[in-house]
Amino acid sequence: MPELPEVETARHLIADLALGRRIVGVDDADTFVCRPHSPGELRDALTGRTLTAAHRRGKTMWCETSGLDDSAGPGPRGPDLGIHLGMSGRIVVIAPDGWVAEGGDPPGRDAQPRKAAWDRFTLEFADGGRMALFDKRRLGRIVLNPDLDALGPDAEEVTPAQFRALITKGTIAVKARLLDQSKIAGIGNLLADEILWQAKIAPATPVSRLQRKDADRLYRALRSVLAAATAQGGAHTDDVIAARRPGGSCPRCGAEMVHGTVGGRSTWWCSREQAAWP
DNA sequence: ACTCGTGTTAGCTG
DNA sequence: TCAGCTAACACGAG
Repeated sequence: MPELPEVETARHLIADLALGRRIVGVDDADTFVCRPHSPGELRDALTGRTLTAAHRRGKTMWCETSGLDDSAGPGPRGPDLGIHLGMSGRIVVIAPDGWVAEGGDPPGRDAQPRKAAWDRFTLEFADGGRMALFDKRRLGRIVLNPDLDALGPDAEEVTPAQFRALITKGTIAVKARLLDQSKIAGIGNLLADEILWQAKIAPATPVSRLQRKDADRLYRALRSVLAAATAQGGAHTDDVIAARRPGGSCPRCGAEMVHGTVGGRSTWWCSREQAAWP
């Protein structure tokens, strides 16, 4: 289930395979995934255009779209198409010859054939291919002109000074702050556990307790965890993830991993190295 | 039958 | 108004 690295994989898939193909049909009938748009609204806004670029900030993607008639040079551009994969979303791009490429939610985990009923939003291209948001739980979202101002800087681009300022204000638990997309965009529940484990910081530590050296250690952990996850195409391969189970032990010191709820989310941490607040 | 969840967000409280 | 918390959303998996 997608966090920043998986979303980047999906964005790259769109950029490689879906741009420049004329949209001739849109299935926007799922009113929950496409809220607050009404059925047909996305179809009317997108039919006749092409996707011209694919961008990402944190876990939000958006595609620029062309004008309706660019035959005499670029006309007025169309709306941006916002795409969020939610908890279980995956981007599927189908070539004219039927070849299927997928990115986002790792397909191996549920090992089920793609059910057409779980295609929640589909663009049909003039070449006979398609692009779809495949999403079992329907927590993904399609929206025109997404509000990017609601997001903080992307986790891969935030600077150390920005990070210190954004992370330490207030008194909330540090894990909850890492998950706050309006402060730093892209960190999900698994990455947050991995980052805190690498930095040896207890997830429930109030951010007001973090000294500068703690914030800097957290920043270095963020960078290294993101680099590793991106290189491997996803967060699910990180060290501490395998230890996220009853009876799991810390891959570094061997102590028992503890489970609890922090910031309303399921959380695992090392009972020895992440026991006390700084 | 029942609980949980790799995400977001409306609505409440102080 | 802001920071922080909780429930709700939807539905498959264990």
